[in-house]
Formats: sequence, structure tokens, C-alpha cells
Amino acid sequence: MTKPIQFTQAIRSWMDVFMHRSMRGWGRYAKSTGLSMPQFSIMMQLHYRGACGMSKVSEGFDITPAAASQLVDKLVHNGLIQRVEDPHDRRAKLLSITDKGRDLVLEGIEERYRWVDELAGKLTAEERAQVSEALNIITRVAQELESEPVQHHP
Amino acid sequence: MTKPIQFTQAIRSWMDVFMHRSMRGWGRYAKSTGLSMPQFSIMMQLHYRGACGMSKVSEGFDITPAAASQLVDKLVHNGLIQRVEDPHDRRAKLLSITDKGRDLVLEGIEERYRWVDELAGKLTAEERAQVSEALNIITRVAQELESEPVQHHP
DNA sequence: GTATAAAGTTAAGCCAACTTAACTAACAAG
DNA sequence: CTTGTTAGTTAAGTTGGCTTAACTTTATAC
Repeated sequence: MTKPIQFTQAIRSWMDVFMHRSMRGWGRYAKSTGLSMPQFSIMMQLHYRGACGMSKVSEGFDITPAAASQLVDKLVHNGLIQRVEDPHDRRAKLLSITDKGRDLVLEGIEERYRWVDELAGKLTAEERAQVSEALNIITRVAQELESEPVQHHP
Repeated sequence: MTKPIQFTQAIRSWMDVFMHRSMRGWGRYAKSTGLSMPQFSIMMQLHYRGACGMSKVSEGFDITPAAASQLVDKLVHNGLIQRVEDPHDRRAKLLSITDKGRDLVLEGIEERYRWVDELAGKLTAEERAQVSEALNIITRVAQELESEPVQHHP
């Protein structure tokens, strides 16, 4: 029988090496685009989660609506995101990523992926199959966890 | 036969869900410690890479020596890291993490791990075994890649 | 309809990170 | 020993993200 501790150890080791590597490339690329990290993060959120209002931004990043408004302003001026009136509620705004913004985000993601492709090249075909299967398992479970209601500390 | 594209897809999906989740917890914790992100990053580097001089910090984070000196100053004043003269070169300083600093970093890492433990709980024993094995494979390969000389763009 | 709440913006100001420039101290070469 | 280089610090000033406070506009409740 496989003890849980074994799994824990395996995934922690992987996280350490992966995070280390991934963060470095991410920060480097964010800097090269001329965007600050908060700005880059907003772009990422819009790309992964789709269009949303200002309130989602300020809540998601734990900043005041004023701060969110100012950050978004800069991105709009740079043509990276679009801000239009929500037709269902004229007080609200709908933020969405533009083609230019999407290109920028996708290139950043590619940057991270390059390392992974290198990694794939060092594996045998059987190893790749084995790893693929395992990753599919934890990805599925992780997504299930994500969609569950999140508990906030008081 | 397993095509490389299959592996690539599996690992990219995992990266997406993992990064998303992990970054959130990381940022949240860094904020709760009262440290800024650059300060927190320096702590992480000292923890993972061990003691080093100021120059390694300024190079590693792509900032001027002046900026590094000021950041380190704050961490030293907070008792999180130690700055002593290098006995081999009295111009240089040796930076190392203190017990207090290590506790802080370790707790931040724990924070990230908590989610993974939750994830482990949702797997069967067989799945855990399968995933462990696969992760060990890519961790080993990733570490090999890390230790190879890094190529810098001109 | 009027009052209250909600979504966002604008303005003023604070603070941390960063830069450049000028500096000190220690090593290295001749 | 003097000249030049390397490691790091200090000071002054800039910038960007953030906050609070006051405001506009639209929706909602009674």
C-alpha cells in the first residue's frame, strides 16, 4: 500500500523545482513587456477568467475600487484591454482583453512553456505517457477543488 | 505510441491550474507578513540558494546594487536576515537568513502545501502511487535541466 | 417619486522601490 | 606605493501603486 506521505513528498519536490523555475521566467517576461506586476496580473485574470467588471478586479486583488480604476486606466490607454458599459447595468463596466493584450499574455505563457518542452525532450515515450496520465488525474481533481466554494478566514 | 503533443497538453493544463492557485496563496501570505514582494523574494532566494553576497542579489533580481542594499537594509532591521563581513574579502558582505526569517519562509511554503494536501485527500491510494511515480520522474529531469548551464539572450 | 445603495471615477497625498551620482573601503597589478 | 578596479553604501529625486475622501451616475426599495 502507498502511504499518503509518499505522495506528499513527491508533489512537494515537484512544486519546489517547478515554482522556482516558473516564477523566474514569468517575472523576467513581465518586466520585458514594460508592465508592472499588478498590471500583468490583471491581464492574466482577464485572459483566464474572461470579461468582468471593475468590482471583480478590486476584490480579486484585494485593492480598493479606486486603485483598480487607475490600474485599468493605464491598460486601456495602452490598448491592452477594453472598457465598455455593461448593457445590463449602466453603472457597471465590462472589462475585456484586446487582441493586442491577448498576444502579450500568450507570449508570456509560451515563455513558461518553452522550459517544459525542453523537459519533455529528455523523457522516453513511455515516461511521457506515464506522466501525462498522472498529470491528467491531478489536474482533474484540482479543477474540482477550484470550483468548490472557497472558505475565507474571518 | 504516445505522441509528444499529448504530454505537452497534459503538463500545460496542470501548469495553468497549479500556477493560478499557487500564486494566489503565495501573494496572500506575502501580504499578511507585512513584507513587500521584492523583500519576500529575497528571503526565498536566501532560503533556497543559501548565503550569498549583495552582488548576487542585485544580479538575481536585475536591480542596481543601491536598490539591493536598501532592500536588504530593511530585512536586516526586521531581524529576518543577517549581514556580516565576508572573511575572505572584507569589501564583500555575506547575507544569510536568520531563524526568524526561516520560520517566516517555511510558513509561507506550508501555506502553499495545504492545498496540495487537500488534493491528495481526493485521490485513491492507487492514484496517489501513480502520480508519485510520475512526479518523481519529471522532478529528477527538471533538476538535471536546472543544473545545466543557462543560456542568456544577447 | 424619493431615499438609499451600488459601481465607478477623480483628486490629493503617502510610501516603497527604483534610479543616478557621489562616495568609502578593500583588493589587485604594476 | 600608487593606480585602477570591485563591493557596497548613502543621498536625492522619480515613479507607480495604494489609500482616503468627495463626487457622479444608475439601479433598487418603499
